[in-house]
Amino acid sequence: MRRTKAEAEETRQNILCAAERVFFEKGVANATMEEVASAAGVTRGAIYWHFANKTDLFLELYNAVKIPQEDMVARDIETDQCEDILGDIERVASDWLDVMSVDEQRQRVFAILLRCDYAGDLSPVLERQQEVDEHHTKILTTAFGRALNRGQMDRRWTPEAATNLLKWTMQGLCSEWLLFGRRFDLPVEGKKGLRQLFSSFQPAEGR
Amino acid sequence: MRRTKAEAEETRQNILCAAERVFFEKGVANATMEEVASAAGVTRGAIYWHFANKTDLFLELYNAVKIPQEDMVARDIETDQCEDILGDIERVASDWLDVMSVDEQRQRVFAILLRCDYAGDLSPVLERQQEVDEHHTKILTTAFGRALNRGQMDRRWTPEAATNLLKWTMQGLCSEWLLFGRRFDLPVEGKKGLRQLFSSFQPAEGR
DNA sequence: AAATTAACATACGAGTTTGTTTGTATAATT
DNA sequence: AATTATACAAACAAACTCGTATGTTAATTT
Repeated sequence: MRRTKAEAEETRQNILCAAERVFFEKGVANATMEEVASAAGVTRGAIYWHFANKTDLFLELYNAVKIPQEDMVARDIETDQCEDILGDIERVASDWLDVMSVDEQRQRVFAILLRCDYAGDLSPVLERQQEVDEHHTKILTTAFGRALNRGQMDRRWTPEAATNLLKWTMQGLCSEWLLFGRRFDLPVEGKKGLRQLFSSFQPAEGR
Repeated sequence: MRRTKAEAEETRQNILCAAERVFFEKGVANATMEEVASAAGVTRGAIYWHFANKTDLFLELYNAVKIPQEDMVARDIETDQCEDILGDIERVASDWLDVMSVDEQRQRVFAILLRCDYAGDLSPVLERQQEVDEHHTKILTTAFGRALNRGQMDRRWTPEAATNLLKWTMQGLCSEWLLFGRRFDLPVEGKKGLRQLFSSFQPAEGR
């Protein structure tokens, strides 16, 4: 049985991949280790060799995708020397929708995170989510603030209000799409909404 | 033991109330019937007398609050003879935030619905949610359409886009508030966002 | 007053799921 | 080449949970 280290890492990845699918289909709480094991083509013994328990498996799954999710959003906006700040923010949001619509792994993990129950063992995951959320909020708020200072934004908006509306829109958009079974075209409908929202951000003379 | 019908109905309500609290704290999947029973001050036998199983208990809990939720939103908007349609929609949304912020039962049920896992037994709940959602969408779309026809709304908006943005905003707003532990003032921050959004809906000459 | 039935409590059996332990074959080490 | 550690599979024991079955008491009916 004892395979090489590369093969062991491969089964580990298989387990993570299978856990992602099973957790997505049955929910974290309702999924059993046996189901994950058979989905990965191994026995529970293999899972317990690589992971301590179901909570640990879920946390590792979360860690595997959380990093790319974070820098994805932060990218591009933080640079200070762009001339069209609002355009950049809208573009990043639109890109996010494009990525989301094709990356099935991200869809599954996001849906799992939306539906999972953070009470008890999984509370650290929620805390981590909140940290990421606060980070994004700060970045967006300062970006909108710069847009306001440079006269690129309608003065009736505040950085906080714009940040909130954008965040809530994206959150609601993704939630409805993922929870309700992706019944509409996420990039098309989402970009329409973003376009309308950002056109209302723009200064009055430009409208 | 055999109590009167009124007392029996009281224990039934106690069970529903306890289930609401336990499901909220531990999640539907992780909650056990024993926990619900002891929280209600009865044994599991009482629960199985009033409800078939955990799924049935959850469905009854859902039915107990779904009706007020539905007519709450539909009210006021459907009447055709109002002069300020956008104002009415915004008012209904604001009222909803007010109700939501003080009604702890609604908060718990909504949070349970957000976090529960609809795969398997609970899929009828999801279907019911979708029906309600579609109904709201229709009402809002026709209302925004009327506002557009009467020149009360900026012509660059479409009824669908406005409906989507409003729905997504409300959904994202409530999700963040409920899932992240109500860390901000829902009516205050929410109404700020709504105000900005609806001010962007209004016709250009009015801005 | 006797019988019945509603509203539970208690006890029981059975099925799951979990975590651990033991076995084992193979790669790595010495 | 012998030993050891690794990467699992298989078996096992324990706990948990569910649904049901049975018991019990008080209200209701006859």
